[in-house]
Amino acid sequence: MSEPGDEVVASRQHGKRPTMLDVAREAGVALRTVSRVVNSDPTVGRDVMTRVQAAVRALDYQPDERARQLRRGVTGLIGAAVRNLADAHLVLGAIDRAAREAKLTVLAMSTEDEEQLEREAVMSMCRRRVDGLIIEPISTNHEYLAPELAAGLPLVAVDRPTGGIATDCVRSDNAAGIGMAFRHLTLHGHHRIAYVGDQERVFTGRERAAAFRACVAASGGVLDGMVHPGEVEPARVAHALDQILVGAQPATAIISGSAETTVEVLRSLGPRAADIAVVGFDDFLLADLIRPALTVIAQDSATIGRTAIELLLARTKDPTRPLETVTVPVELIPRGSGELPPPAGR
Amino acid sequence: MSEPGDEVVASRQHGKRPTMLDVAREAGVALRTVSRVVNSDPTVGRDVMTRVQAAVRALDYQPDERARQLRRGVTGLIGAAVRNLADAHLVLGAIDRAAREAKLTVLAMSTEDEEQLEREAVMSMCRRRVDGLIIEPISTNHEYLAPELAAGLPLVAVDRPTGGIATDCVRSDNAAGIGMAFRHLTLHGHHRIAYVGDQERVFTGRERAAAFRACVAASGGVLDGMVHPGEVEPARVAHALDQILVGAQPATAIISGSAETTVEVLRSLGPRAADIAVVGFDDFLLADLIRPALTVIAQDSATIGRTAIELLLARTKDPTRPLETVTVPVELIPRGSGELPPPAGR
DNA sequence: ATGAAAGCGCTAACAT
DNA sequence: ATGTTAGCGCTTTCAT
Repeated sequence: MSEPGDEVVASRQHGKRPTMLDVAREAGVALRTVSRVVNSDPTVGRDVMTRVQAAVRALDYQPDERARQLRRGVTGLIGAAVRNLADAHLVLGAIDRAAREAKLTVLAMSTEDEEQLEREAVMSMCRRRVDGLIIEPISTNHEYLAPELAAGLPLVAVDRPTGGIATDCVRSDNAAGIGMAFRHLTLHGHHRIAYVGDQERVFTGRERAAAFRACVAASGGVLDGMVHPGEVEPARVAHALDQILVGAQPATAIISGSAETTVEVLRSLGPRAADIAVVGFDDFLLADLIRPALTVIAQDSATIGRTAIELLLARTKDPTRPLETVTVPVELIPRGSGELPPPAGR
Repeated sequence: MSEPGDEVVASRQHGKRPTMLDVAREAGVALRTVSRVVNSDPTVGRDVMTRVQAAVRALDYQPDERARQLRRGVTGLIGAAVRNLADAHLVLGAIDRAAREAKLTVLAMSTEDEEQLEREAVMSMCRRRVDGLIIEPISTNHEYLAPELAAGLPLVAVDRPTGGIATDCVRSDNAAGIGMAFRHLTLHGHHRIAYVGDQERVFTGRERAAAFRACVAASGGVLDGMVHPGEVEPARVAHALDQILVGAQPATAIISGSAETTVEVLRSLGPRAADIAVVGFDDFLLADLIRPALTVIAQDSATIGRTAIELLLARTKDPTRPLETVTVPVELIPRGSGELPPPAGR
């Protein structure tokens, strides 16, 4: 009536997954022993171990991570609240790779650039008790995270700083990047350089516009009508270009403040792109296929992602260590568009 | 010595998070009552509810999802094993959006096109007891998932079918897409059309190459030296283009079998891209900025992602429903490169 | 309308 | 080297 194989079959049916207790019964040992085998505890006898492993395979047993985590207190999950999952999000890729090396899984949630969604995503991750949180801040006020911080949650801001709370942070050297672009264009003979970028409401937009203004001021150039932060909207960008290119003293070069802006600028310029120098902040896929190929200030996404994980691990190991902001260098990649000379006579 | 506020402070320190029991004590009610309030049970008295909510806020209590999930049996997590997190992964974005609408969180893990990583990612998600799994198959054999399937795991394959197990599936109409590209080029006067694509080891590569051969055969055209599946390597693609474009009867048009291939083809063609018609399978960002702008067969990523979630939810609701494979239509977007005529005299 | 007790599946002390 | 007993923090019967 009750042959050895019966239980196996029974456990396989019903959509019921076997528990450690099922395995213990199957192998004729105590539950604790199964736990030992599953966790590779060396103090298990060879034959018992073999029996347990056989039972594990016979039942297709897979330990329930939820229970382990509840008991152990850690989840092995790193939360990542990023602007977008669909875009080419190189930083996320780097975070994922670095996390995998540290035996951690990344739970990435999209904030879609909405403060409300950021908050929901972040709190939902906290309720899942992620071991750490990487956040590409959208909100300007992150005081809602203060209790989590106090409870010991390691938190790293990426690309922008958080507001209202002090955290570790990794970001690109925006000012240096704008400076490199400006000098590059200057060296190629440009004296009237314009800036089109993101809205200054966003931290990076603010910082890059400020850096641009500083460059112009330092070089004794003209600012008037040359700085155009704002929404990344075709109409707004087209209008900005009008202002820049029309008139007695049109700009001969453009620095664009973000990848999204660059794309709009290029679309809006159309054929005129052949006659005006452009340097874009942020590299993107296929920037080399455009004609002229696009000169960019490239952010080091791989380093940013890896550093984010490193900061997270460092804080996990030592919660009392001083806060750190890592500024990652950027690189100018000349491809053609930034080396166009100004039209003769300017 | 022991004033009302003391406990609050005590709970806030130490990096210890308050539990439901702490809240219960703070509010002077039973743990069960806190649970009711947290879960919006309507049978709670108004004043008790207020007291509990006050305690929740005072302690910054956040329920531990791990414990809830362990008890309730569901995680609210959908696993997604996709090729890459960093690339522009529009399907993942669509999955994320559809999941959010269904109050589900997506746990995305990258397979990096490696069978081993796919398996590890998938099994790790199963151990986390995801409520369902979406998989962009890399492996050709997914029998390792049979026990999970038997245990009732809803599983949907995206872009490609699984091997060795029967699952629901969403994929693009590859054959129709290749057909559209072929007819489009034919209508624009091309008689010698070549195909460069992914290796046939990959399902989509196989299917698209096969569809291309069928098109040529049906049109009575020449196959010889015209079909070039293989690695997406600069050298391999360049070699394929040599074969296609050199000789007495060079091709006048190219269909490329994937976005990655298209990029390599365009890079390799360089200026020659102005003189040869190209239709690429799969759209990509900025395909409109290239000159000539790229004509593509665009996959409907939004529909694919949404359908994946729909199939998952349908199977969750009714585990016995018949398996379904949804084939999503593709669309030809003419932008210029696919409308180039053959050189005069061919 | 509220509470006491059991238990989800596991690991961690503590035996033996 | 193996087993027994407590919980982890919550939801769920089942009282009251």
